[in-house]
Amino acid sequence: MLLAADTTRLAIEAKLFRGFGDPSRLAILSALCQEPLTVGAIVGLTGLSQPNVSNHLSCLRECGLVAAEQQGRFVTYRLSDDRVAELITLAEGLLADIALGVYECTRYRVPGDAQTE
Amino acid sequence: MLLAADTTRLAIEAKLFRGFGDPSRLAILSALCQEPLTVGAIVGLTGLSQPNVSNHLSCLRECGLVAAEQQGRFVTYRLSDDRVAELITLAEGLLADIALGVYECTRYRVPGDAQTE
DNA sequence: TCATCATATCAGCATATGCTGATATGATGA
DNA sequence: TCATCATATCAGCATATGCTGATATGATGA
Repeated sequence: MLLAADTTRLAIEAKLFRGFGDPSRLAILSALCQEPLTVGAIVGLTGLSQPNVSNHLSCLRECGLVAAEQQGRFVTYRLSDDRVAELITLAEGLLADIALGVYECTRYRVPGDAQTE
Repeated sequence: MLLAADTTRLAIEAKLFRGFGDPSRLAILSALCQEPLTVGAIVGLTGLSQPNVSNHLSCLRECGLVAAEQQGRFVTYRLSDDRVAELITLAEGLLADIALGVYECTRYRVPGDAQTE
């Protein structure tokens, strides 16, 4: 059995991964891999609504994945650590090799359809 | 704006991250970082219910994060790629430095409580 | 052949999550 | 001081997700 301490650690680490585990948030993080950006710039790049972007940014900032800096009326966000970009790069490499499997996950699964494998 | 191809790629990659983004699944993956395990062994190690473990394993297998091998009545699961373990290790390192932030995320947020920061 | 065992699957549920439209906040320049 | 602009926050909703208890599946040894 796992110790309680491990359970807590795993819960926190899962939360960290979940920061990356949404298409909108991952789009934001990917954009920030290039350069720091204002909220407006992220809205423009991703095509997400402004409240949606702000919500995700709050979430990402609380989890420590991004950092914010206010500059006048603008707020510029950047990745808080190089390892955030590294995680994305590593996942992309992994994905390249197992892409077929994940792609299958994205298909609609008709119940009774033996399309698996 | 993001191209449609990027949107698809991000959606698939987010799905990959989501495989890690649940405490139960991460506990399973962490256990498999040590050695391949049968479903029963995973149930014993994690304390999760057997149906729950089987469900998560199906999910992880579909996404290509783990591979299964039937041996008699037993099914042994293992990580499908070394990078799965690498991602977990990298995230743990990152977590060590931003732990405070993520920890804050785990607290109950009383509405109106200005506990942030 | 049949009881047993390991695993997979299922329906149903409670809860978490992501989004939208509306609005609040707070900084700026006139 | 006030209109404007960038961003944050909010309520409400539709949907996704994770779990449980029950049951199905399929392999094994007697």
